[in-house]
Amino acid sequence: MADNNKKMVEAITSMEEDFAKWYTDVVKKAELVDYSSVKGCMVIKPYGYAIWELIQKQMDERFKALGHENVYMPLFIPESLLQKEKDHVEGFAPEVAWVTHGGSEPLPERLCVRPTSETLFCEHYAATVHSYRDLPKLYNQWCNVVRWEKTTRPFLRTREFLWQEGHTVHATAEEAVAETEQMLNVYADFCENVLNMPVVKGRKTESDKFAGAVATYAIEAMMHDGKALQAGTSHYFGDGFARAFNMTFTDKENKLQYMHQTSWGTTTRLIGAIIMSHGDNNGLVLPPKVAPTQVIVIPIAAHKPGVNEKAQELVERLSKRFRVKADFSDNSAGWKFAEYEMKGVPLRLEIGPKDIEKNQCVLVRRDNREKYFVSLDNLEEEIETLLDTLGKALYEKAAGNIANRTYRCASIEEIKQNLAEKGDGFVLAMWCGEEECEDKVKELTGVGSRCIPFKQEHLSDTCVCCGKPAKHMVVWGNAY
RNA sequence: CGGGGUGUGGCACAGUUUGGUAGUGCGCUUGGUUCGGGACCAAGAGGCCAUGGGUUCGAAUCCCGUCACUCCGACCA
Repeated sequence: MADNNKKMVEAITSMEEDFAKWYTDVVKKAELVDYSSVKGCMVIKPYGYAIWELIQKQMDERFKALGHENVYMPLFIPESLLQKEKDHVEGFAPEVAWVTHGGSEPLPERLCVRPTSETLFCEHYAATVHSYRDLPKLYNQWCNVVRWEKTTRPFLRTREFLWQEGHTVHATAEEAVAETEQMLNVYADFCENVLNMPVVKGRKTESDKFAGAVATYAIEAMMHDGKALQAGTSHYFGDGFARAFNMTFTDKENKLQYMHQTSWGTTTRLIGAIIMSHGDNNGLVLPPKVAPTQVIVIPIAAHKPGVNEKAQELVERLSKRFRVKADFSDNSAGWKFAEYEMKGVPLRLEIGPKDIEKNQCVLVRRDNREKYFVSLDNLEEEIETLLDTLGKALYEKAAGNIANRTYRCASIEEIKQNLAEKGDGFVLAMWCGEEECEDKVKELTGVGSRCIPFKQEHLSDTCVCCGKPAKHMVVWGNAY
């Protein structure tokens, strides 16, 4: 037993020892990605991609239920098109990748690989929307984008990443604002109910908003180490892009109007968020709704007659309701236990000769390793309940982490003290609204503003930095 | 982009200081015994030592460049 424990501990670096190394160990050991020969471009392996497909499917259903349609825009953006909106091009310029040649021919105009597709959607909407009858347009696309980042980490920051970007245009500002808020809520609901990950909804400060936006909203999740991770954003553009791209339509009174616009996105970073929210020292822990395998069936003493047959029978039966696999390899049972824990499979089903005799099996939860001896007669109901319970437990655990690591602070000193004593977390403190104070807090304490949460608390009357009257409570923190 | 570390069979590493023609463990293949928490025995297969150049009779080892990974900062989904 001591030996076994030793081997398991050595399998990956423990979180407490080195959280960053733990993360990359899990990513590799759970077979989510592999590195490629281009820095920051990762091979997403079948198991990792299967998680992404489950995220896509369930998110896409929610988009479509709200009337959105999927489209596909080109990979390339001509330089002149990218430059039409000034703030936008300035914001993205440092990380844009350029194509200058087609084969050996120099291109008449440089093309960039899309870092985001606002400009393409703008061009398209300008060309195709003419009347108020054409509005709203609620488009979304699932694609890859490229941002030439300096430092990269699998899922959290890669040069090429997969995402969805919704781009909508509306006849009125009110409609566009409502869309922005609605989609932020969709993201928050998705994170909480599908990924079992609590998030803070809020607005980004002026300095932190999307290049070209009037307002940027975001959901912030907290990772196990207390650092924040932006899990989704939703932007309200007003008519800024519309004016730059001449996106007009004729309203009911036959007047020419500019369109009102939004965009919103989530990325493969969500997979990184899952890993760092729920994972433990035995590896990945997957939320049941995005687990490619929800139940792994492990035959015990498989050489004994009838065991493999029974296991196969269970797989066929349970596959009607769950994502189920069995491991019939001749690895030892212990090896399989460790393997599927590493991969974060929510439930393990053990079936051996003793179980068959008693018409039962053993179910083991990934999150806490609790064992349940369950009759084969009502197995489906038990699994359903356990998956549900496990999902809720993941949420509660993550919420507990946030509660433990939320520091309400009334002074710079208090912020420093909390961070020093308890580590990274969400610092709640009042702010006057001046960028100068935002920068100063960052400089003095190391934590930047994450967002101005919708759920405001009145901690004090004055800004934590300058002492002038406070306008908002801000969540401050270190971020990925 | 600044600072540190690393690159040697699929994986984790030793060998580099002091140049002499590559080794260990795990994994893999085959056969057998095992099987309720990472089993064991036996026999095998697998490496122009990241890459380009240089020094040398001779380079994994010394020198110069490049690339990638990784950690810590600054920037970002």
